[in-house]
Amino acid sequence: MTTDFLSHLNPSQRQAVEHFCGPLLVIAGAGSGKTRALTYRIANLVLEHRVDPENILAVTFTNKAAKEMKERIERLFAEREAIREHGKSLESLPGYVQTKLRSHIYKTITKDLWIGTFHALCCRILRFDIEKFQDERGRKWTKAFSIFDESDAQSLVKDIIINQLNLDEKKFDPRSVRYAISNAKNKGLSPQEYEKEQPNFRGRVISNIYSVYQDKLAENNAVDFDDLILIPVLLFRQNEQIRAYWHKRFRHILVDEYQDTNRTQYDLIQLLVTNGESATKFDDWNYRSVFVVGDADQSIYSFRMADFTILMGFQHDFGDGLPDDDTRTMVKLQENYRSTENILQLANELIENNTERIDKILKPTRGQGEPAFCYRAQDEIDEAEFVVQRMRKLEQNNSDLHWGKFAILYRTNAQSRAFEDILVRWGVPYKIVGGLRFYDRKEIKDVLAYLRAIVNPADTISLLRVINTPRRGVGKSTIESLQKASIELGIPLWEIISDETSVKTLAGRSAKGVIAFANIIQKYREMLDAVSANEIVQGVLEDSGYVQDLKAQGTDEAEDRFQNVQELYNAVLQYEEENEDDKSLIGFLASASLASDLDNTPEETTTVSLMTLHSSKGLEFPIVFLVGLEQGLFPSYRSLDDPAAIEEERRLCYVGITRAKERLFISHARERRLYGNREPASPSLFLAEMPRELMDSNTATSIPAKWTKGAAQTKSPILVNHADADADWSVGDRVIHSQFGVGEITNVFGSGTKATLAIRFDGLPGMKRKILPISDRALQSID
DNA sequence: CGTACCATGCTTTTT
DNA sequence: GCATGGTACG
Repeated sequence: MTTDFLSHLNPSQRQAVEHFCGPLLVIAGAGSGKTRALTYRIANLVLEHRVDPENILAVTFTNKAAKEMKERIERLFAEREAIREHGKSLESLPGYVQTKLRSHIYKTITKDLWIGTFHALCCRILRFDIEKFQDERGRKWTKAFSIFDESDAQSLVKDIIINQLNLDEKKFDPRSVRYAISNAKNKGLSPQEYEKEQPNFRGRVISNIYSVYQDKLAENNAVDFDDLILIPVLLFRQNEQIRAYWHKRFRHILVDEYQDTNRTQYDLIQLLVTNGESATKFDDWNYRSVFVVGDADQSIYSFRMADFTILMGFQHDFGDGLPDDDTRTMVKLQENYRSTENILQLANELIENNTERIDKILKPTRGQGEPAFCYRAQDEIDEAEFVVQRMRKLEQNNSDLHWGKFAILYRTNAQSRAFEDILVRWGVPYKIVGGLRFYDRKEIKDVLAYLRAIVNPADTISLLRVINTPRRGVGKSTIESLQKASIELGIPLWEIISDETSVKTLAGRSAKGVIAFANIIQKYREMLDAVSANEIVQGVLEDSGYVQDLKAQGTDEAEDRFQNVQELYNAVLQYEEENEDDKSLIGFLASASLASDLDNTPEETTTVSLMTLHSSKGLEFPIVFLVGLEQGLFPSYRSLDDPAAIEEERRLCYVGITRAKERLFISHARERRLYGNREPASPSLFLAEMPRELMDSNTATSIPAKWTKGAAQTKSPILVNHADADADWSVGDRVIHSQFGVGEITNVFGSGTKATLAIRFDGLPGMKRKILPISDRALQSID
């Protein structure tokens, strides 16, 4: 590697990139160039340290990030080759030479790098090794396994609750049961282990549902998202040989967004790094490294069991555990190359309100910039009007601004509607990023069900989904009798369906339809090994009559669906192009199951982007509108009585602010439609925490007064009644708390049971402010 | 067996 | 206010 290559980096980035063996934690603030550090590091490992690309494993948070990383690495190598071989920059070479160069790089280097999400990488491992795994009840899977998405998993849980166990759906809400199961899996607990932890009846019932759920998954030769990670972990624990193989293979492991890993993912990394030894004792770092990049302040996925204390524990687990100034196993990237100083200061001050974090501030490298602007709207329509009018004005007055430079970020998907209406009215082009997943559409799920049924004969759930889609006259009673036979004989449904004599006796008038269906599945299953994915998809679409049926309907909706099916076919072709070495249908199905809607958003757009704050992570926009800053919406009402959850919401807000490069607009409405009703709304707690001097606003009072640091007004402190929901709190009230002592209310957010109090406690060193839920019974008012 | 209409419950966030 | 799912009827 040439030195000028590394000269693109600041000293901290350089330290991260040049690190070779051993553990390293990189604390990377928003916009601090961490993707650059990651890609350069991989390039440096290969070029400088002669690491075989096969020995490198890089974990990203999204498929899109993985794809980008691959492209950037490929580009780095191509750039270098261009200079070396032709003495010219890549761009100045003729197109065909560029292509040739890139394809050479792909074949010799990037093809062998394992870069992807935990899910995608684990899926790949499982396709090698899942048949060597058996769980403690003897459940087994084959490599043709199906991946059930969240809605598949939930329907399965629901079916078990209602039909298998005859439980009350109201008492055992499928959603929360599924959540409990997911929780258990992310802690690595099997149904039996989970049961031991359950003191009450409800918990034991859930563990029973969990157990049946695993039976059903195995029966269908299917896994859920959690299993994708958990099974490799269990397999590595039970099979030393397999573990040793992957341990030896992945000598250099990189993990991006480490703050959003969960326990199971951590276990996986640890098993791979230490080959099963404990992390603290492991010291054989010859030709081996673990390099994690993250930012505790951007941890926003705890609802998905992500646990940022894993990041905070890295120094203890793998590192030298020394203080920040002396450590050789941690680097902080704090220079921010994205946003103006005003925006960064706003972000820094907001996040300082969190108690659980690694000390870090974003240092500006660009100019002061414009102040942020806060707009108080009457309602969500007014809010959308403001946003759209402001965008139009900016777009008209600045020739360098086009629609692609604007983003509207919100907390919940439901908020997009008002903006869409107004954007349409003013003819502003926009797109919703990461809304309904392409692969969640009904027609797509139908086609995928055909494909899954073909690949995986045990996948009864997919089989049932399409046995009568399109209509073949196979009704409920027919399906029931077929299923009954399958259960009584103890053989998979497919065995019954594919046996003509059985079908004829069981299905009566519908037999013809069932046999026709079985023949289609059978025909393409036989072709699986011989033919590439796209041919099978094309054939299935024809033979099943699915496309014909859509065309026959003649409605706009059907036309739309047809377009989507067409799009799916394109996705298959694209998959084949990108995966020359594995054009199988199995491979495509895996990639489809793990795809998200974010994956296909092109980097360069010419339309306004609308998305949730979660979807915005990792992106940046010159102009950002952060909307709906209202108590109960953002922060979400579900987090109001939980300080840890409020901190996560605050991180989410921090993520939103730090997406902005040049200008930041924030808005909140005084009332808002919720489930069709108008509800009054009060400004978000986070607005109060943003420094006023960095923000303009349309009303003087639109931002609540900043926290005062001066002495509180003295009132004689007398204990009165306990805090209750009806109590009327107001700013300036003196209160006493059993744990924190005497303080003064500095802000009241919301009212009644939804209220949250901000209290400044007297004589609490280091604790400037504390957010307390009103349900906190330890709080009493002083009169 | 398929369709049409009605009721319910929902809003966090997603690989 | 809307999407989903269940029921009643043809």
